[in-house]
Amino acid sequence: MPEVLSVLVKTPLSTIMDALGDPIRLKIVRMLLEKGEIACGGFDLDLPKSTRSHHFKVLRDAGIILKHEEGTSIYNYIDRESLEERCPGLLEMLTQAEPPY
Amino acid sequence: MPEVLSVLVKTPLSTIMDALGDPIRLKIVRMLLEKGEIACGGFDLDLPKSTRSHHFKVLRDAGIILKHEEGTSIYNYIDRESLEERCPGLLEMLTQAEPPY
DNA sequence: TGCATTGTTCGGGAAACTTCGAACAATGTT
DNA sequence: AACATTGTTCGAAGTTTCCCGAACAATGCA
Repeated sequence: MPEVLSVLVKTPLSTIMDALGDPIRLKIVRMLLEKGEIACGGFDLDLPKSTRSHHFKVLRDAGIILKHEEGTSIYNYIDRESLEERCPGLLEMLTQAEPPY
Repeated sequence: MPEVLSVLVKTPLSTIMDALGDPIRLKIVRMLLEKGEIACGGFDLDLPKSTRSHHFKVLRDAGIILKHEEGTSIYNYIDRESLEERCPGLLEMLTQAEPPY
């Protein structure tokens, strides 16, 4: 393992940016910003559920979304409070960014 | 080539986020934000110049930085104007984000 | 004309990411 | 109990990224 890598490791912020660097995950986040809560399957993404689940996990591990089981359904939603504390202005930036996203 | 990928391709915004998803590039951007212009070699990054050049290219291709040759030196600086237009609030967010970055 | 400096490009090998089907829980429904 | 639904996990394959040394411009200086 090269010594250089020990100098710069993944940080919370770079992890967040990395998670948002994928077009699919970025679309998921934007859908959540628009519609509030969405069940994992409630996306019009033509992807197998294993792929979807993977992307949701990346977003969860980055601290961007949380999930919330209510009865029979599992909803995903954006952890606005935590995000606003760690990256003030990020969510507002995402909603204001120019298309195409 | 899977059909699915034709639905969601890289977008300008996801490209920007992806570029900032690397700890090294994020550090470069933060240094530029603090110090204004910096020559490619003027970073205290313990990396060979080929690696450094690679990261600068990624940042340039994402439209985050520009370079500016002045006499013998080549300076890099952040394209604030263009960034502010495409991602309003991004630079402010980066400066306000909580450490560790 | 050499020589140093600075940055890019190329080629490879290693590591990480993305994607998918299949198998596996967990829950609700009939 | 049998089945459907929803989401996770696993393993494998393909792609991409990252990193580095080496070779290659381009410029300035001795």
